[in-house]
Amino acid sequence: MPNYKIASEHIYDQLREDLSLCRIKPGEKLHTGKLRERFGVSFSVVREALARLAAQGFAVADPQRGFTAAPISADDLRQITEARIGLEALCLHESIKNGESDWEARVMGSLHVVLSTAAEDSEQRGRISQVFRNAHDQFHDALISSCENIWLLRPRDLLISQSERYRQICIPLEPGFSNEEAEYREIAAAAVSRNADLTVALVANRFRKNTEHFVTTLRDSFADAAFWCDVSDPPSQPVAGH
Amino acid sequence: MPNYKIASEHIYDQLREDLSLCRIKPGEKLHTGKLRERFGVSFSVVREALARLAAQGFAVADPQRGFTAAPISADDLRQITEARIGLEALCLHESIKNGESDWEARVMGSLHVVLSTAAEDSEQRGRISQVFRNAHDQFHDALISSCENIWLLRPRDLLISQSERYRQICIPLEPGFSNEEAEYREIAAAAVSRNADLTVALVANRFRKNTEHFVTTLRDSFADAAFWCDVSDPPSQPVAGH
DNA sequence: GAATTTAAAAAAATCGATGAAAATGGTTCT
DNA sequence: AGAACCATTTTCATCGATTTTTTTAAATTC
Repeated sequence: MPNYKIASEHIYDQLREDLSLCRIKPGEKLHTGKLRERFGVSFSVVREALARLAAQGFAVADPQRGFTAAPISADDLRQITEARIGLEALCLHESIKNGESDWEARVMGSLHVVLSTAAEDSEQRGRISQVFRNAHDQFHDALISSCENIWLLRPRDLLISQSERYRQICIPLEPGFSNEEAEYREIAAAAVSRNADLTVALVANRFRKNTEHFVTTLRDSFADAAFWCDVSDPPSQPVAGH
Repeated sequence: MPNYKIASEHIYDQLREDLSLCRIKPGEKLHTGKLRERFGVSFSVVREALARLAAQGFAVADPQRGFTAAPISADDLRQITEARIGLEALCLHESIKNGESDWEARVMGSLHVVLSTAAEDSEQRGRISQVFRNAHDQFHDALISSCENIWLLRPRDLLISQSERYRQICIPLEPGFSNEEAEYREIAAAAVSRNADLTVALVANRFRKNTEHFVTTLRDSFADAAFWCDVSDPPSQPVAGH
């Protein structure tokens, strides 16, 4: 009977989620002792998980000083976004090239789900509901679902998780969403008609728009209060936007 | 005073190099006890390094059965190459966009070094010398040296290391090189004239050509002898190493 | 009074031991 | 003889203790 999940794996998954969803805040100390206690495991296991987290950029390791949750900055967010757009473009090209009819079905099916799901959270005004988020993610996953190159998919997944950290930080500050139904239709249409360049352009546009919203939200929050974020550069400020 | 290198880090680096250069062959067992002995450290430290290696795709982890050096296959090589071309393209675009005059200087300088270095090994006929390899690598590094996006550079580095495994496997079998001086000049000229698309096309062409050479070399070697390589599909019988 | 040194406490990195799972090899039964 | 079973050996995963390093705080000196 295989498929045992070794303890280290469980802790890695759990911590990665905690970091990705900012339940552990950027810059926060990842205390070996506390974590050992929390998960009821040994030091070695915690260390192993932390080392892998650090390798993926979710944590930073200072030799002899332990681990901390990776800091965040507007600059980092921009880099992540650009890299993410690049990777998504590669996956999209590959997927659109390979996609068969079942792929088209997945795309149109997930499009239907997105369009028929209410975007706004029924309980919190101006907030995007979790079910819509999932539908949204599944739409994008469907688009690249015929890309089989794990060397592209892996960094793509990583970048999505990294972006998620910023989303989780920004959402509580200023929810604001724009649910452009037309955009989803356009993207799906472009993909199914095998117009890879147009698909990429539309998706990239979406990502960039979101990012700029987050960047300004972050900047405003910096101005207001001392925040936990590591702002590596701001003093020299003029982050020549564009 | 600072910059201690923790044991785990040293072992990780060493093992990664061993795997990348195929001093440890694909499919070979990464025996915890032997490694503990070799490096004179404890199990925990070895495990930590192995876990990170597995996360980067240099090793595979079977729960309860330990670690082995990642297998190789023609299919995997093709995926790596396509991903590598994609990443290199992203880095090149970024670098060519950002590059200032010092970047141009680095490109032309490293071009000069490549052109003035003898490609053929003075001791082994038909073999590329190590100094030329270094010059070659530095040329490509110079081209992307103005790309500052670590989220692109990191997966790029990983893919280079992964490609290196295949190079190291194939070189002893059939050295064969083609040193097209003109190609280097073309690439450098395209880059400095800020023609990103042309640069990418030239570089991609180079990568693909190399890869196809390796793929056929691998295939021939499979036909000749039972090799250590895991060929995902063809042989149904386990290639019992020993 | 400020700064440097020294001592105590806390935390991290490593170790070797322990229990559990898988591979091995030999034996028996059909 | 071949297959299946059990005992032995090997190897892995986890643990708690030990060693080493850094941080904190106090005390001494200039």
